[in-house]
Amino acid sequence: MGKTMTIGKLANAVGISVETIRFYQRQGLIAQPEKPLNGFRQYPVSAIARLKFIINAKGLGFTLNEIRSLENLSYGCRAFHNLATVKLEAIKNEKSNLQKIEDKLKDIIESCSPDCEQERCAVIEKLHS
Amino acid sequence: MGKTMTIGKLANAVGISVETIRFYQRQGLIAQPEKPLNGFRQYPVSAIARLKFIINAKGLGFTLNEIRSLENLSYGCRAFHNLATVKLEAIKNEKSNLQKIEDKLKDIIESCSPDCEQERCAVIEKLHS
DNA sequence: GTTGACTTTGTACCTAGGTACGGAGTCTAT
DNA sequence: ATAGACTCCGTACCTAGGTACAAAGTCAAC
Repeated sequence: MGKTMTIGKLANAVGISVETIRFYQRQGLIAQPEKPLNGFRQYPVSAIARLKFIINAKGLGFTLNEIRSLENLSYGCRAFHNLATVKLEAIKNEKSNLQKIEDKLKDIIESCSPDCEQERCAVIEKLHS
Repeated sequence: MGKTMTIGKLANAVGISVETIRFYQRQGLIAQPEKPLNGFRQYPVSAIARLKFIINAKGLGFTLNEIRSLENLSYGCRAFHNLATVKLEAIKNEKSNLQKIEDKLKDIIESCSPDCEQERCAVIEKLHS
């Protein structure tokens, strides 16, 4: 067998906390190695790649649930391609929602001039209707 | 005194649930009217405007905490203007984060051709590093 | 004078993604 | 052989914004 490491070294190697690794284990995202009777669990080097996959997929906007199903799909390229396409649409959608909010905010900021000194600003009134 | 209504009518009038109104009360976003001994609480018509303000502010991306501080600022126009400007920046920032994710996703989707039939797709390999 | 709709109140639960902690065990260096 | 660092395990807690529910009270209509 190859090199192994304790959970602390693994956490260090990928830049996340021990607690987070344990959390991912509870979520079924990575396997927990067998515990040698009276000893510390030893993680294979491959656990680094697995965690990096999770971290990278998170960076692409995938939720932990989605990542779990990616793993279950045994890394099939086509399946991943499909999920990425769906995710891309979702991201575009979120962006468009933010854009709408941005437009509304800009509109409000512009329509309320800084020298508006009335007790009841028209913009704020508008928000009450 | 003007017209009043029970919580159910109020909820109907603004299109949110009774439970949500009660939740907003617990959060200090709206006042809870006094309870007449042995009776139902009566909400003033002005509660409609107050709830609409909350709903509209939520639509502008403000969190409930921010909305509470808006109310505490006694609806000052300038204060609102400032908060809206800060919020606009935050929204732009979120949008830019989404844009980065979108770019990464597009890159990945393009670089993994649909006829990629190897056991180990290069794109997926990349996600492990 | 009772049925059905509504209200009150408190409390628990939910998602998503972790973080924090305490007590016990274990490993390593000196 | 003992101190300090690390691990194990379970469980509780956190944010944000609600949702769900049960038991008891009240109100309006028939």
